[in-house]
Amino acid sequence: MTASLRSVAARAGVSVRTVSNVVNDFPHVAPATRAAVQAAIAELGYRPNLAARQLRRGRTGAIGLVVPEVHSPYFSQLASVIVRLAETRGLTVLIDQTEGDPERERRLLGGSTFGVDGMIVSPWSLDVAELARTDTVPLVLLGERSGRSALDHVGFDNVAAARDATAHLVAVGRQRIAAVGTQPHLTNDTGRQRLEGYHQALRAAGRTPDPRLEVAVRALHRADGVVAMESLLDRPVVPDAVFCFTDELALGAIRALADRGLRVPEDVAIVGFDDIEDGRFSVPTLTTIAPDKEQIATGCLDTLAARMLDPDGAGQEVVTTYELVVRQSSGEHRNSAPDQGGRAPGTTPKIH
Amino acid sequence: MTASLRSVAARAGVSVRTVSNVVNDFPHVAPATRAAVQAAIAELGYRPNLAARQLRRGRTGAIGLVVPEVHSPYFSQLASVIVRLAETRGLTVLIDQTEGDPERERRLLGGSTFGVDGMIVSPWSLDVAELARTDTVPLVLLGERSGRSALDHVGFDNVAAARDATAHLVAVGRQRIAAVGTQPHLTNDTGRQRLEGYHQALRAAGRTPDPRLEVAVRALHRADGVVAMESLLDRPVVPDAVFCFTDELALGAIRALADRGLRVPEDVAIVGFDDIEDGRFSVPTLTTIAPDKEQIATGCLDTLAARMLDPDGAGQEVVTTYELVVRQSSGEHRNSAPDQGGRAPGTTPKIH
DNA sequence: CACGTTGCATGCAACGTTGCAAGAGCCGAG
DNA sequence: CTCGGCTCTTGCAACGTTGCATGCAACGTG
Repeated sequence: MTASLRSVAARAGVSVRTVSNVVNDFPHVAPATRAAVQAAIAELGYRPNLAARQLRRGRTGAIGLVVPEVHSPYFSQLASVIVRLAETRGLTVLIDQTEGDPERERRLLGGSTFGVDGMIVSPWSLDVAELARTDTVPLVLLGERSGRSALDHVGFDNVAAARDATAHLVAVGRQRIAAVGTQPHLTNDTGRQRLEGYHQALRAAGRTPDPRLEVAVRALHRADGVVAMESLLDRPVVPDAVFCFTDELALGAIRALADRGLRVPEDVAIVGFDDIEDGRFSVPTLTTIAPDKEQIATGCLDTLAARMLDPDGAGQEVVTTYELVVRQSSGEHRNSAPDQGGRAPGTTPKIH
Repeated sequence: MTASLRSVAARAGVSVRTVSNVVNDFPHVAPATRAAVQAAIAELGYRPNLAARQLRRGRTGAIGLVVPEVHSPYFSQLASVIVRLAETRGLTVLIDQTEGDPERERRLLGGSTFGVDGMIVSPWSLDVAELARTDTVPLVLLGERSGRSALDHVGFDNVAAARDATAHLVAVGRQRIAAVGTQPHLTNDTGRQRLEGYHQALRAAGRTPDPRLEVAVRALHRADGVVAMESLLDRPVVPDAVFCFTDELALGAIRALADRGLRVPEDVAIVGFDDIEDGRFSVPTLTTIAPDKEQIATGCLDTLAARMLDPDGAGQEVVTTYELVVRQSSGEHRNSAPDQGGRAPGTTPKIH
């Protein structure tokens, strides 16, 4: 049987209420009483029952983080930051994954989720309209901003970021720049926005987007990048650069190029998106768009905190920054030594 | 104000208890009553209050998964499997990370964790003795098995796996096989066990372990692998193979070798440990020890379920299997074409 | 000395739910 | 017609905690 306030109170010879005061650091407790209660707590191994506390207080002290997949590097790295920052605010983060299953996504949100005071949600297959309808705990949306909605949202400008990535490939002299990562089968808008940025950059360079250089994928993993790259290499027009909508796709593309004996960046330059840890150490290291994960995490937590205080306030829009990080996979030297752009032996890779 | 059983009952003109019966699918409810109650539930948007339910039932339906780091590929991939399998058993998984902080680890375990019925814990800085002392919810240990304890444990034979990995490098003809990944500053036994397996394999091959080929690391990430590999390359005795205690270390080592213009596997063969997704697509693809993650997840959930039914039963020991997966990084051809052991163009990498 | 103030401790009730046990109405068997 | 057993429904109490209000004593001040 686990110890309760009652048993501790009996043990210490005080009232239940006094024990509660000690546990909650209520100021007006005599030192002697406090010591006695603490002794009793230690002896009985008392732990507050969080269910009861939540029931009484109406709050949990926990927030949910709902992502499509826990094992995706981008999300797990972001989750890690959120958990760390939330802790400094006295919040516990409960992570859950939807695996892109709309039903599961719906259940996690609308249904009786585990008791949390609020949620940070990276929607996948659910559209914003449906999300807005679920009147449950305070919600902060994470990811692409598709259309106006009353919901709070934290994210960066996908179109601009994709434009910068593509413009970089133009700047280093690439002629046939492919795009990998659209997902026409999803309501999710991320792919469309990145494609739009890609188009804008091409037009800004006076070029006409070529649909034969745009490849759709089923998911955004390495395996999908391999498939997409192989499909590109089998087409009549072979690209000399590929903008991949995620780093994972990019790493898959690099793998596929290695299989064909093609060199990165000499034969094909690659740019990814997300700045996952892997890309900083891959061979070659990966040029990518690096969203500011700390900023995203902070934005989510701030916005969620504000929303919890004022549930009926207007929807807030937080735009975070990003950065183009140029590494080996898009180096400018087209005919340099096989060793990643002629870097001197012994130098460590530049890590941002 | 959120709807409660009471408000639904008032709305439907029945008792609170009857509403509860409907919500819990109690069999003896007249169809008409059930329909009326369900209508009221829908109108009011009633959702069960989980805190109250937990308080009353004494159970949560949730289990905790405590890992050192959420963003580590091995743990995030394992977590993903556990979450998926737990769901089929009607359990929610709450993931939390300790970041190797003993204090945080202690607090998550002993302290008032979020209400869970049991926990799967991958200990890092806490030794088993301390874990055994914390008398809280049912616990299943994950990872290396160090010494007997009353606690349930799921894991594989680290010594044997490390022996197999090293024996493989011997078999492909490597002479100076280094080991990267000991962590003398941790109480954690994993590093010691893998080193032991490494030693066993060397001795079985009639060789004497050379301390100059053993490198300690601070953590087990890619960056640590880079540092370790560079340190190895600066020593008088340069290895022609490296057994890294994690895939992340191995990927860091490969990166460092690329910086020096050394080829993998021609100049140095690499074997990792964990079979993370990254290693299946890296350039070159990574030979590794692949623990059966499904088996580990199932083992944890089964053992935990048993422990929750019988809190005082004897500690159980589940040993899972693993597999040596040979990929490009330890290919046998020492002088083949620069392109990963001369694989034919167009073939996809072999993915296990 | 009377009074208000402060420090400390307490009792009561309620959060929303479910276990228990029993009540109400109905049916068919004896 | 009576009675036992069935289906359906209900009231009561309790899970462990905290908000509120209040009681009690000791203190300083006028």
